[in-house]
Amino acid sequence: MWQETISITGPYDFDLALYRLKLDPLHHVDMNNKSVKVPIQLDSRQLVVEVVGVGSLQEPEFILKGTEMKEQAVDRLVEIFGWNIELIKIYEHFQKTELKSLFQQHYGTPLVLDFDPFACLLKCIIHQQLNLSFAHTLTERFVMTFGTEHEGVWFYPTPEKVASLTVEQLRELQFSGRKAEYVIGIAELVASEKLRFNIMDQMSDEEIAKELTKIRGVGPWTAQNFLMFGLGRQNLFPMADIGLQNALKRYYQLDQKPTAEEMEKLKKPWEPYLSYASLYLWRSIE
DNA sequence: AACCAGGGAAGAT
DNA sequence: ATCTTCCATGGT
Repeated sequence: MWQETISITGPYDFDLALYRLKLDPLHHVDMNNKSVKVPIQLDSRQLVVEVVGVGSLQEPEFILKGTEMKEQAVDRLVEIFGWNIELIKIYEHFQKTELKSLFQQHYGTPLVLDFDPFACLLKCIIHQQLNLSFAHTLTERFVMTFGTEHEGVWFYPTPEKVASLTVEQLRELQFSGRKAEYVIGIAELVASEKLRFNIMDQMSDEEIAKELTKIRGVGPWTAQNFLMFGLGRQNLFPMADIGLQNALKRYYQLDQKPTAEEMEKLKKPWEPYLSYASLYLWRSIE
């Protein structure tokens, strides 16, 4: 058993992060305790680390409790929760833009990654073109049927496991035939190491997106979401996203959803932090 | 009841 | 290359 305390520079609103995590029924969030149990996949080892928020918005502090592989687990958690990102700099950037008030309203909201890249990719595909509540039901059903539980925490099924499934098995969970094919196909690529997440560190967003969109079932939206929530890249703005379009419509009080050209123009000043613009716009309609 | 949903592939032009 | 249709099902 190990324990570690981490202090970072504010602002960082852990309550908001937990509230958001809680929207996914698979996450083990305890609001009273200000804690979440995080499933981490390291070298085919599965471990669970509990993260407890003990600090404040301006002086954030976290206690991490785990059982093994402390160093790697802590590094991974820093990445997942964005504890190495200085949100204050991002605020300063957006104070000079039209999103100024949006960033004040959601002050301290961090970009929290999915707990695992493969899980992120699967989730993106499952969520395509579905309303959020049904999307959550579907992923929950998928994980509870084919995933595994350790220390009371759910892990997504491994690529090998998903690759071994049949379309019929997924259809029973109310996947569409196509979604089932996409999910199984991607799992086969990952299991056979034709798609490798651990070499993506040295690749640009464009290189990764190009690689991913070759895969059946992965279009621009999925690639961008994966870059953002799977790898934590900071400069993505999925224009195909209905939620973002609706959020822009509301924020700018437009009569209709913005066109691609209009969005292209609007987003220019938000670079190189487009992911945060996306994130905060999504929050504005939740 | 009709239309939409935090898209993408396949077919048609 | 760009436009249209289909996918499947829950939510509003």
